Amino acid sequence: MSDVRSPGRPRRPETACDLVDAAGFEALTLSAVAARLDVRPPSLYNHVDGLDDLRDAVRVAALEGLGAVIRDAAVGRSGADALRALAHAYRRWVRAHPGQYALTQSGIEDAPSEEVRAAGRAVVEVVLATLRGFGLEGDEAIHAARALRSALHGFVLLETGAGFGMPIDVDASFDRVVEMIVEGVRARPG
Amino acid sequence: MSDVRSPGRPRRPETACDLVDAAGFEALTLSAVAARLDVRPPSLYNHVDGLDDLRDAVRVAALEGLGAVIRDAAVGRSGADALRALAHAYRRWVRAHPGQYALTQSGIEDAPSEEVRAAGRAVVEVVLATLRGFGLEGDEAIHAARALRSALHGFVLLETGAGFGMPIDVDASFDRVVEMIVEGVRARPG
DNA sequence: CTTGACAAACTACGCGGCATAGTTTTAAAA
DNA sequence: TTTTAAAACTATGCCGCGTAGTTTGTCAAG
Repeated sequence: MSDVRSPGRPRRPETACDLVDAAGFEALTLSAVAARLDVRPPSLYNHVDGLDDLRDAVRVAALEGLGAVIRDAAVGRSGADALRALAHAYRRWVRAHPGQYALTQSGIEDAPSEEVRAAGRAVVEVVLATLRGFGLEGDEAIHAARALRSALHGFVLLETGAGFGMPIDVDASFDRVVEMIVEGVRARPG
Repeated sequence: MSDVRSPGRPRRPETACDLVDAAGFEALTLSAVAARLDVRPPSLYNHVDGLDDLRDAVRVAALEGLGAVIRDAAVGRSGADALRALAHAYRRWVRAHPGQYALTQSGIEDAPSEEVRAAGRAVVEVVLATLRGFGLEGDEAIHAARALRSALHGFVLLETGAGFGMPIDVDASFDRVVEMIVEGVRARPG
């Protein structure tokens, strides 16, 4: 019925985050978390409002972690320099936290939890702020942000998920993608 | 133990494909398929070797469908023309079959089923063949293919999944992404 | 027409995960 | 020491997957 947590108390979904990164997002079950904490599954309901709520907690932690990392990377830089730093920080974070990232693929924009939506918006805001350094505004900034997000998102998913089949240097491929993005952002339509 | 199907008999995972496109990949359960066929769940084991096998059947159908569509789009064209046609066909297919596409995000490259891996390779082959029209060979072709796949994959996932928040024309954004890809493929390193 | 064989359905059952209800332990505060 | 609230527990129910063993229906051979 009502939320178990006190309004302001932060959650500590560290165990769940570790689990999902180590074993994949389908391995995030209440039983598995309970086992890691050496506790019976129902006991978790004193801390979390069920599996969906646990997933939301991980999503928020993931988005905040990713957002902080790319913000730190872009701060103090501008233009293509900032964009390259953001891209590499983004990829680095996803490689370190593949399970958490996988969870952010669904249920963000239209999440029931305002906390989740806000965390998602914060990440997008970092991207938009970086693009502002290119002099992009209005629709052009949105189109560029979508192109940037698409390329980054697609690359890291292919890399951590299905994987690139060929035994060719993946770092070099990523550099190519980043340059593609930089040129794409620089280009003006028409 | 052994496969239920005769070696050469093709499967008809139409019901499962419809279901997954209509209700999402997590809704693909044996119970749901059985209900649609007006049958009890265990009866499905006469046709499919369990849930994993059913998913594989959908994956193969999806990859074959997507592969056929982008092949048809690229055939008879070359260079940037072929690439643009391929990109739009790719996006069109994913929009029509979001659930099937979601299933192809995992368990392709390292799938236990050779059938699944082959279907995945066939799709990549279409992309590589299209890039050959740009005079790309060896590592350069691989890097370009990865960039192309990343941008397409990322865009369609963001579009059909989390969604782009802003109310700005998504078709126009996609055109921008396609041009970014075309320029990225044309560019040479150094 | 009967019969045998196989495909494909069924019922019954067990396992494991989520979730709720109600009870007991624990530990801190009064 | 007593009270109280947090947080654990057991017991139970539901639902999905998967297996075992059984029955039905159809089609071809005798």
